Amino acid sequence: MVVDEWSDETVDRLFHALADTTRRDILRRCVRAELSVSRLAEAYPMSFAAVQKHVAVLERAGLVTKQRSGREQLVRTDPDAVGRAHQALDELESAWRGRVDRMARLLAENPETEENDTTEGPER
Amino acid sequence: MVVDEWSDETVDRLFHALADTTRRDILRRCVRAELSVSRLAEAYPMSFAAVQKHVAVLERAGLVTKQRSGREQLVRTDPDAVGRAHQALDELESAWRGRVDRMARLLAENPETEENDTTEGPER
DNA sequence: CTCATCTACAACCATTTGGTTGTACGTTAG
DNA sequence: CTAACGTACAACCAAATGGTTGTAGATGAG
Repeated sequence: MVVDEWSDETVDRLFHALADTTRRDILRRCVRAELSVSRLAEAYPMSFAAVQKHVAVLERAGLVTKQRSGREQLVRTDPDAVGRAHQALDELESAWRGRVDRMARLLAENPETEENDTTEGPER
Repeated sequence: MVVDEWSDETVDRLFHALADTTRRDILRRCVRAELSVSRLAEAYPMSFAAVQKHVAVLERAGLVTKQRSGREQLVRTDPDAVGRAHQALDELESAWRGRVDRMARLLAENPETEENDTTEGPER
């Protein structure tokens, strides 16, 4: 059970970082190649400083890391980052339903939504 | 393959709704039992109106639905909600890792143990 | 009917967010 | 060395967030 329990703040930062189109795009770009912040900034219709802030948000959320290379700061998406987001969702989910059920649902993926359970009460 | 492509705004709303401890807690509570907004509000150290707003955010994100029952408004977590969040993450991931890999990872995930990905080497 | 309850929503406020510009500093190119 | 580049960071601003109180409309209980 590698069910690391994160602090609420950690999860807040994670999802908040993901809740922005520009930041998600930065994540996509910086996984295929490390990009300097300036290079990144060229891609968006906003100032360098704005992009810098977005990167900072991603960094605080643990979604990217920065590495100096000369005068450039190379941004790179943490390969495990999205995995951690999945895990955070699983943790949410596990409050009421086992992962088994979740898998079954995903795999079945049928239109008919199954009924409420209330099967077991993991009382809080 | 129901790989619905969502608008940026939709994904923004989804993650933003998840980026708050109170809202995540509401999700957890309202999946095992439908709760009225008042009942929910009793659980938090904030006003009824504040909880109402949180529920509204969750509703706009498609994470919960409300159903009238007399004078009460019963809140209920959408069973597929977290699944959609996973899917949104997968979509992000697919930028550098094929959906095939994703499926492989999902299928490889076994019931009892924890998922740890990085199952295969994503060329990078 | 009357009253208490549950909900909806507006108005307001403090803080955060997402953006801007400007300035300063380290590093590399010439 | 000097100039250009890449970065960091502060100050500022508008808009969004997260919270409050207050008011008003439905609905159920008695």
